[in-house]
Amino acid sequence: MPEGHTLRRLADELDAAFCRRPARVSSPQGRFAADAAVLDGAEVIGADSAGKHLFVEFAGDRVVHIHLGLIGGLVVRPAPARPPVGQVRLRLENDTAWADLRGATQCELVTGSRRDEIVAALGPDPLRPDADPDRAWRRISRSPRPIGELLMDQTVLAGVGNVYRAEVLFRHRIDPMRPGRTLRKAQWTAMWTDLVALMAEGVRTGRIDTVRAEHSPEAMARPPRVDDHGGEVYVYRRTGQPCHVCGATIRTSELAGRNLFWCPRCQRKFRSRALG
DNA sequence: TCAAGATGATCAG
DNA sequence: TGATCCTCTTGAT
Repeated sequence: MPEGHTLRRLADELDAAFCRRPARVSSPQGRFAADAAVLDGAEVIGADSAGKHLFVEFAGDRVVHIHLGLIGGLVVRPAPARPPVGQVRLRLENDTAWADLRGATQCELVTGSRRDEIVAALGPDPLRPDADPDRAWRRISRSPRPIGELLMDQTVLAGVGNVYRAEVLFRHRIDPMRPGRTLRKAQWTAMWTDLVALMAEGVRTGRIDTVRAEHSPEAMARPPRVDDHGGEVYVYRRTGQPCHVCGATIRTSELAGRNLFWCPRCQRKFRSRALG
């Protein structure tokens, strides 16, 4: 379930469970075994996230760089540890906690400077207080690419995934196919401000809820949703269902290889004046 | 029991 | 643009 808020929560959990203490490090599956052996017994300096990247720093300028990809998962649990089940790429363990990593696209041992390079290549992360939204705006305002694609580009904006992309575009009634360069600065500022609040709420609750209070009675009247993202949303994976706001049928299509969801009435197709 | 699909990203062509 | 990697859940058979 990896969008930026998930990674931030995991970083906080790892930090609370392992920070400033030595950890036993292993790779039951074997694919991280050599690096795990090097780290085994080292002190954990701390854990942090940037966009969808997770970093666990160990003493001696050693950082485990993790990217969960589409299907990866990381769980942090109180001791005692269970025997590993399935393909556990990385296990961290101390006297009070243990953590298992599975299915990650990336799990590699890097240096602090390499971590800094990875972070520097990312766009601003709405979850970081020092993030500069103007950096993203400079890319968006010059790009002919659809805004729905730009929001998912991690070098433009870090941490936003398919759910937040679909939801923030709906909340601002923006056509996902609208070229970035046709957006007004005020629209971008409003979207950024919204993402900052929505994602912070996601960190707090561990789920993605985007439906505004004035629309929630109707939304809540339906049976509870059990989608993986666990929250109440306007359009994400609601294909064929009525829009909470206007009642039109939510639609889906593919954009840059990913599923895109939108309301054809609330998010009317953008037509450039120049093209008539 | 098995296939399909999923909140991601990279690489070859 | 399509293929590929990785794991788990869901739904069809």
